[in-house]
Amino acid sequence: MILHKDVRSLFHRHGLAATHQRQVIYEMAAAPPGHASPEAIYARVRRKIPGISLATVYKNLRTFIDKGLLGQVSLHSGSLRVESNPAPHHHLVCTRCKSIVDLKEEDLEPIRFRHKLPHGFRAQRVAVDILGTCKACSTRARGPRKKMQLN
Amino acid sequence: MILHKDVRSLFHRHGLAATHQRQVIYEMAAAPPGHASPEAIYARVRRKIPGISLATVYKNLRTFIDKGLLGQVSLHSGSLRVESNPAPHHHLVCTRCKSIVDLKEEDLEPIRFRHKLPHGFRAQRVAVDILGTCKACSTRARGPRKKMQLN
DNA sequence: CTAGATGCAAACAGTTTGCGTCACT
DNA sequence: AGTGACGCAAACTGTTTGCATCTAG
Repeated sequence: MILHKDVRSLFHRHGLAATHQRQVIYEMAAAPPGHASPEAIYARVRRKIPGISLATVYKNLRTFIDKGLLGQVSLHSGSLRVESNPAPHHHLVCTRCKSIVDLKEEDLEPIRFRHKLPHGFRAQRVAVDILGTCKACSTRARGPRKKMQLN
Repeated sequence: MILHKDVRSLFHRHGLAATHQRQVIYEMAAAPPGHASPEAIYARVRRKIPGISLATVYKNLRTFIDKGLLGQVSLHSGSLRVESNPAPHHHLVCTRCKSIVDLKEEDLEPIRFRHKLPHGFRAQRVAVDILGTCKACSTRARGPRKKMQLN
């Protein structure tokens, strides 16, 4: 559970004004079970602040993500990406330009669970994303990111 | 490299008419380096069939995905999902309802590379998705999938 | 007092759909 | 010949932006 006071100081540390809206948006975005969508967060926030604007929710989520206060479940939420590699494989994903490169399954030691999975979940396959920066992006170091690769 | 003939029989095996457009769309979608976006595929196809419609590309990509001829890089490409869990962790992802549950990092044996990563890629962290069906979705077995969870 | 936040509406990007016409089987 | 595919435009969903107003610091 997150305390209002913590959120306020968190915002201040990141140079963000601690408005009421922003606090509630953050709390609802961080609330369990997590992984909420903007619409879901908007719905939750509206229960507390009926007059809130959806645009405000989006603006704040973007701010939180940019400042690292929230993470995104998938870097590829914008647009569909399709693949035909029928062999099981993993991905090297560049957090900067979003490019994807395949990694053969045998390039990783087999993934092993230490404990039973939550009851009732039937695992079918394991997909590993190795997140980092690709060669091009680490070369053109910290500069403003160029256009992203869509292949 | 994919041969026209193979593609035709692949389509026939799945009960799909082997139109010229469909063949080119499939070839361009499957072409290296893979992971192409619909727009990118559209651009490639247009070089061969200038009059192609973007809707046709989308319709076919959806068909290919539904029939399992192509895979999607991320199941969450539709909408943003946000998360606040600051500890490193992994995900159990239901391929049916798209729900996500966290798995503590220690629940998996550490991920180990067998070989060096491609030159120049700087790995920062590893995100594992365990794909399968959640309890609710395996219970309400093969029926038509209900509304998806957005949290 | 001022930079930055909010709310609204309009603009955008990505994707899907309806429908008339055309083509594979 | 008939079912399904194509092309076009319109509809939709998810997200961003411009601008006037308001508020935290």
